[in-house]
Amino acid sequence: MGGFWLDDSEKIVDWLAEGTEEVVSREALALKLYHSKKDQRPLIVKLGVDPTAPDIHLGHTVVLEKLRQFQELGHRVVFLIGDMTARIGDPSERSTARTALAAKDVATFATTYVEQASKILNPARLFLRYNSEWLGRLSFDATLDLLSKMTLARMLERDDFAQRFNQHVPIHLHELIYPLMQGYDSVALATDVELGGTDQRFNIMTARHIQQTYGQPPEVGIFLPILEGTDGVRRMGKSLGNYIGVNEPADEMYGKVMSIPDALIVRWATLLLGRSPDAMRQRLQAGENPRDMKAELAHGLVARFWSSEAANQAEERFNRMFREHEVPADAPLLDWRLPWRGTALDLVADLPGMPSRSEAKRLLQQGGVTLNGVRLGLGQEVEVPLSGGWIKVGKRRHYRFGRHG
RNA sequence: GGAUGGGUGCCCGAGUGGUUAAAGGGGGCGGUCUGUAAAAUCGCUGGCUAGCGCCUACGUUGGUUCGAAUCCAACCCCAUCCA
Repeated sequence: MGGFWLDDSEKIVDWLAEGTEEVVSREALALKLYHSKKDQRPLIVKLGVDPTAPDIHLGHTVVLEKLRQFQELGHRVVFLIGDMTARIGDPSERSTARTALAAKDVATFATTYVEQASKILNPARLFLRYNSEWLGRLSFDATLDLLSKMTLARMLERDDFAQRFNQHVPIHLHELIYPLMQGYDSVALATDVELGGTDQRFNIMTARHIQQTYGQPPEVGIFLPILEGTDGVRRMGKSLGNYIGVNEPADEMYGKVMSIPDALIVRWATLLLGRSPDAMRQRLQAGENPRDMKAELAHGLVARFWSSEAANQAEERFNRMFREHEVPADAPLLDWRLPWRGTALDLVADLPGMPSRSEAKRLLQQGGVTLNGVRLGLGQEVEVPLSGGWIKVGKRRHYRFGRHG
């Protein structure tokens, strides 16, 4: 194998493999890199993107960061927008007709997505493709041909399918086809490298197989670890409500990072900021307060996605709010006509974002509302004087009363 | 096509005529504690009402009944086995 590694390709492969869960395979990658260099032909590096979840969150950035490395090497990074595959949607909601995504919505999605991805990648060197381009044109003949490349037994090897099957959870046929569609995408793009989370293992492996049946060399699969969400248990995901979007305001981002369980600190610092896990663990062992290390992580992330000034400010506000229990200076200002008089219930129920009066009532009954530091009771008559004031609802929600500047 | 078992609140899941806005768990929210978090602990968790209370809700639509998530009918959907 000695002569296999040509010039600096081993170093490059190492660099690309860093932080990944697995590369299938390193040798194939080295070979592709070699030919790419020799023929002056950039590799086509694909990332499948589902156009149903418009917010890029920290979990996605692990993969995007890896793509950036390919960009740096001059390769061709393609976002494959799965506008056709997205139609598969969630089969559990039966009667509701699965409306195809309007072309307009897809376009809006793509714009937002690229805009958010630009926090990491160079947008000028990003290529967008839509799989409806080819899947939408696939004839029934060609579809049958594609279907003939796979067997049911192979499909049921997929853990997700196997589990659902065993637990008698319905699997619809079009879901079964999903990996084939994704594989066909790789064929259509003549993909050299495909990136994905470890959950994409089956799909990417299938894609490799499909490519070969169409006479293409199989793509290299690069699998990245899946980031846990703010709950510290489940993977980060929009539907699980445990995510931090890259576009979230700095304060919000900082606060959410501070809310993660301590056990997650090392992992996040490693995956998101490229810190050395050993060094982090040592510091913890040496008795450093996890709180401070978390603050460092939060600061680092805000600095990365916004700016270090924003990070400083967010940190300052956070400390003022939680450590010193002060009201953040930038709490939303309510332009109510002052003085305001009425019951506490009316006051709370009219705050923005309050879902119902019943909810407001509950908050008051449980002592979750303070006006200028004084806890409010349910039926209490209150007055917000002309000079304004501030109200706190629950742990985090603050509002100010006063005149707009 | 046949047989059987199912479809309950954000999720899982109990409930087989009134005492059920519906046990229990999870999640979420609020209080206490704290390091911001976790853990612990107490409470809340459909809407409207200051409150009495009223309204809406247990796949869909009808029916029986003083009264239905619970009984009946048709329909839709899911799973298992058989074809």
